[in-house]
Amino acid sequence: MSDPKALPDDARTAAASSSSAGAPSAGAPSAGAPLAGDEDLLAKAFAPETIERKWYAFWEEHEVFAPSTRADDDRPTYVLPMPLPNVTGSLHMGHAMMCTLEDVLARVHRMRGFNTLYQPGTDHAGIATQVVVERQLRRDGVSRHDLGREAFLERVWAWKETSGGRIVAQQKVLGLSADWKRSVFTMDPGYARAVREAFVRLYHEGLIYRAERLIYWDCQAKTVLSNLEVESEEENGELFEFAYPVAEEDGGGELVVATTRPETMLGDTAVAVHPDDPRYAHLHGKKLKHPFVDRDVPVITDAILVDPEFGTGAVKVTPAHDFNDFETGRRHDLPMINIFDADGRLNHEGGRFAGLDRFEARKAVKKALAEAGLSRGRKNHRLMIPRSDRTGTVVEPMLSKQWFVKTGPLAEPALEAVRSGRTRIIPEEWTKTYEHWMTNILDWCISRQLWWGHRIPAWYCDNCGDVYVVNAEHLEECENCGGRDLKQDPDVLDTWFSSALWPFGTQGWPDDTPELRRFYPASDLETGYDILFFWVARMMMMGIHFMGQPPFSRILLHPLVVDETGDKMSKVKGNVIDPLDLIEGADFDTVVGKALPGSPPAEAMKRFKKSYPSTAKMGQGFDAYGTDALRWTMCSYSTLTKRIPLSPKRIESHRFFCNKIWNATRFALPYLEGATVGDEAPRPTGRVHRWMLARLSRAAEAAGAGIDAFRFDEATIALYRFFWGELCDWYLELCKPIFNGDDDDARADARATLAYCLERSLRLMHPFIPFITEELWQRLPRPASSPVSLCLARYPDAAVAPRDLDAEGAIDVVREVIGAVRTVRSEREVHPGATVDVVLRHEDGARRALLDEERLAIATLCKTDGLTVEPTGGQRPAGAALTVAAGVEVLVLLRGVVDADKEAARVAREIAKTEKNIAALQKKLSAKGFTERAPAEVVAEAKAQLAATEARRALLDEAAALAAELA
RNA sequence: AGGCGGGUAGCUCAGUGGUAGAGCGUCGGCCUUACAAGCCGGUGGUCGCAGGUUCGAAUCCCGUCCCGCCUACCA
Repeated sequence: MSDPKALPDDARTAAASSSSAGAPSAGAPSAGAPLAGDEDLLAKAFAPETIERKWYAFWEEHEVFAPSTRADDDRPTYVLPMPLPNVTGSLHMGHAMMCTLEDVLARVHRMRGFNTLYQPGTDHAGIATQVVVERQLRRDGVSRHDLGREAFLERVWAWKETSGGRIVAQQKVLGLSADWKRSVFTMDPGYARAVREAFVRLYHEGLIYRAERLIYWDCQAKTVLSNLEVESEEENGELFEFAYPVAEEDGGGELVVATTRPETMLGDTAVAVHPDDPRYAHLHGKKLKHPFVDRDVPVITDAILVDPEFGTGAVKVTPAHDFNDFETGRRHDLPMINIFDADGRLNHEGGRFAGLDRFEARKAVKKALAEAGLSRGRKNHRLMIPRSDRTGTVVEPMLSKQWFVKTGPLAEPALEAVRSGRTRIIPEEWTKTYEHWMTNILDWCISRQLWWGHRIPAWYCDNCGDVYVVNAEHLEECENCGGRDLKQDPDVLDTWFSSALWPFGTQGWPDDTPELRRFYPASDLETGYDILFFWVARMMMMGIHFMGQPPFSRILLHPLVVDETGDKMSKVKGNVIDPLDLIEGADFDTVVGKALPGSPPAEAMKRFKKSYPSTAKMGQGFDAYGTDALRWTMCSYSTLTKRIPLSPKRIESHRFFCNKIWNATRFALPYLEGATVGDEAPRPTGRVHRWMLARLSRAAEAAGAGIDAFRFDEATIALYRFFWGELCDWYLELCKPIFNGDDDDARADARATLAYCLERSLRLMHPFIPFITEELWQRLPRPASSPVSLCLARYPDAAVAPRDLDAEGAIDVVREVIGAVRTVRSEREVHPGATVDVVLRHEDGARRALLDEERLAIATLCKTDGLTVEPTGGQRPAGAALTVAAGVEVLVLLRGVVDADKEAARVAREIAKTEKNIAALQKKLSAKGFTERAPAEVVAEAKAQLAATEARRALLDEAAALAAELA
């Protein structure tokens, strides 16, 4: 292994050599020669000393340990890996998930020697912050506009300073340094320049235009929303019917229409019927009298809009306030009358209703219709109500002049990049969704009537009416008329427009900077699937458009974190959990207070416990699980699913795992005095050590493969089983008698191997649980060439240690034998402290030699008094329990009481199990065509299994006979 | 209405053709010099239902029933 301090100069080389199965691997594979300034870039992007080191100081200062429960033992036990300053934040599990997976990838890439750029801290919290501040202002009776833009932004900043939302979440989950303000890209002047540049270029290319269109309007935030920011939910409503009188000159009578929004009738400019509907054939082209405003409403025919089966078969058409009606209006060249003003009140078009709020207007219109004798009844109706996902208010489709991006030409290459495989979306199912969205994409409304965000770089000349779109912060003079009354467009850009430029906007674009050349395109993007359209698809479009190639080779979409019952977390349901409460611990009153603020505590608690059944047994609150445990848990879920039902119990089990790591290392440390760990694996002669190294190699391989395939669940389970199930449960136990023995060679083997395996295990686990591994690594023997921080050490791959099939096979036999003795002991209720005699018999001399050589291990782990290894066939000792493991006859001599019935029952159970296996194997082997058609190795394996199982069966007969003798 | 997932042990989930796995839970035994937040052992599943392909199906195909999510919506 090379010097971990040294990074390869060319990331591409490293990427190619370590990638498996040709998958575009980790790192930032970028074109061009290595750059002299790389180390500086790295220091800026990923400085370890500002990340972890400060936590060590905290640990040492505060001794965050809990005592053992043993009365005579006051040694410390690791409990809390991540002490943190107390900052309030508004954040949710999705943030923690994203931070964790991003950081795992970044650390792995870094440890594999790639020059990883990792920039957390995009600012999508900006809009939400603004809404909060607006709410505060409204409470104080001040409007945003009274305050002015500058003062308003000051307040937004002040609020973010104290409750940084997502930024704080990242700091806390990752342990980032506190300079988060700089990471809010909205405020970075370089980024702002990039945003303006993109806008200007798109405008001059004809891909941005300004037009009057029907858009979704948020009457509370007083801004336009893109259709992605609108969420529809089914709610109860009514279908209200009323009659339009037919004009006298057209024969009189009436035409009944149905509507869920009666107030919009003030904007009606037609009533449509189906051309083939005989009921209304006589009314085609006739005029209706509008009851409240001075306007005739024509009857038109339209086969697209009208479903004759629904309602009355006649549809009122309000082109300015309904998307279908808008299209109908364009088809029939109808006038479009906007009846609302910006806060949802009726404007002058509302006639006598002008000034009324839209919901009051609904009542008033209904009442007025009833008074006019035009009301024709109502019925209950389920309908989808579109609400703003920012403010929750019902959004109003409105006619408005806005800026749009023409998406068709941008979407095509973005689609092609995924189709051709240049960019892979993982899990692959999302590719279809991406395709579907990209092929049906609508033009994107990018202007917002907010103040937080990048302002639109467009200026209007009041004098001559010219429009200037240029990349400038200010524009004073009109080039056309020399007028000095230029006014900048008051709107800002959709946050997602700014965000779409992130892969290159953060790297100094449009300048040709070293960073840009180095880090565009990036290798991986990690994010939740819920922003595939918001952000990912748009980064793809903009990246390809401006940089000529897609911004990422892999797009990894992680699942949504939901509650224990599988429901989406939402404030309405009261099942939101703040990840900090899991990290630092919190009583349920606090947790519930955040989940459902402002509702009765008892009610909120009831709902919370329903969403998290496992908390019923948890006492007063969540323990402090620590960041490491939370991170490991996040990674332990499969990335192939769509939902992660968050289970606090599972986090708890991983806290125990962290504790195990701590204790195992604590146990080992005294034995490792004077041990050296090199860049190469040690070469012990002892079998158990060779076995351990081989298992380490397998764990490293599984971890690497899991990470490469974005299967962190497979990586973590492999490491969990290796460390706990093999290293702790077997290897440490096997080392104990060696350390306490007097064989110096064996001791040296054990010391070198244990030191090496621990050091490499910490490296393997570090990306997932950086804090505890770093802490312990600093105390363990490690290579002289080690960097200052574990996150700079080289990530082990399968070559970390030699494979040794002989040792693995042999230790498997030993483990099986030990297991068999333990089972007998346990079932015969032999006290764990008591010793027993054990006789192991096998016909094969080599097998006997193995058992003999490992007698120390067997004797220690089985608590034997005397261990005899002998050939089969001789007289068996009386009063022994016979069992079989790995073909070895295992005789456990039980002095004293022997319960014949229990022994007979145990043997009978074994026999039943074995016979079931034999039957299954025989059935398989005798099945028609199996031996002819199945692959030879499958057949051979089945035959071997059958032979082994039948041998076992024969021995169990003898065991039954022995048991019978006892009676 | 369309699209996409999911239904495997009491619970939460792995497992894409070769005798069903993990964690938690549960039961029994243990404070054995790192760890009782631990150790040792046991228990537990006709893989939603019904067909088909195959020597062989949790796994592939067809149908069907539930449960989620997304998209579009009837004025």
